[in-house]
Amino acid sequence: MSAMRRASRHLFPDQDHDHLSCVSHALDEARRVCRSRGARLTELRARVLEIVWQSHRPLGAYDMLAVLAAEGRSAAPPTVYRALDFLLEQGLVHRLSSLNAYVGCSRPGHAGSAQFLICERCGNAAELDDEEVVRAIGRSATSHGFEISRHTVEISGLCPECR
Amino acid sequence: MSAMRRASRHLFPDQDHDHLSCVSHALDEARRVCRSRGARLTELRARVLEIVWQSHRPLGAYDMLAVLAAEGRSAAPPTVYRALDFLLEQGLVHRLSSLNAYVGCSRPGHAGSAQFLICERCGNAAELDDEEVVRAIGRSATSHGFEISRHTVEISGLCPECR
DNA sequence: GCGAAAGTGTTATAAAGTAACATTCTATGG
DNA sequence: CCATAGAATGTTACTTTATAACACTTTCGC
Repeated sequence: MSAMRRASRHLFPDQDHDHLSCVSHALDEARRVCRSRGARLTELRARVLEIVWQSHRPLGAYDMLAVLAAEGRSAAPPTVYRALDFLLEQGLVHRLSSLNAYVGCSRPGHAGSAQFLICERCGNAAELDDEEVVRAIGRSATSHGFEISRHTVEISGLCPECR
Repeated sequence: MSAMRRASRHLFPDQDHDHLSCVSHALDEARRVCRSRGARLTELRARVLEIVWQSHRPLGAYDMLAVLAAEGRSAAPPTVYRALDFLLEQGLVHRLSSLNAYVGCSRPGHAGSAQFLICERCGNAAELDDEEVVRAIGRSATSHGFEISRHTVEISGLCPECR
């Protein structure tokens, strides 16, 4: 129960968590990952990643664009989409196709697939990598002779705080 | 093995299956469902449903629009989207958000959730309602204090025929 | 420093979906 | 049968999301 509370807090951070440390941790991890791969986390890409991490709510590309524009940067759609493409490739952000929006990856580097819990009330999204879900999906696919290359699992509903 | 072959054939119909009977079965079911609910399956809606069922590949709204236009119907985007909204409400088609495309529901009337296997080579999609997957997702959500309202599960890869 | 490759700027456009209002159809009560 | 209200469709315009194509700039290995 207390363990579950802690797990929940981890997935859906409450309002008064130290979000600045979320962001700086994400950026540190990103730098680490990119360095180790020889990928270039340029200033623009880092800034876009930071913007994605401004909250735990998936953010639309055009919203990011607006932030960049507000900062006085010259910014057009390709600016953001190219940065996002890079971040997606490096596994630093995820795209939620049920929302056409993007969210920071909470475990960059961790291979393995992801599933998402998306709160319909507060908009926060939590990333999972649930073995049991992955196995069930794998078994189901296998039993139909299907070979999985990737999956999209986006679960909408109410987060613990919003219930 | 033979059972599995049969199951596979059911999910991913082979090239030479009797597709006309797929379509007419789908239309019959749709009429039945709508009649039983007092919903009006108008000529346009039926035609859109038929177009969705022209294959087992998810189809874009604008592709359907092109078919309608080619038939000489006056057709603009709302024409198709309204028909699709109706068909979605009645559970006669599904939207695959990873593709922005629509596919006929293979079990209209059956409540319960759906998951999809989507072949990246032939484009066919198969609808599942896998209890084990649903339970695993449910358990995962519950364990994080999350209350599910709906889920999107779209599995991409290779179908048995295309491997 | 030099050249190739990678990254970014810029313009234009494609693709997917919706808002708003006019018109037509259809079932139902008088 | 007819009026009529609600549902369905037609029509125009627009929003949102994403990409193509080409120019320019920066970076990195040599």
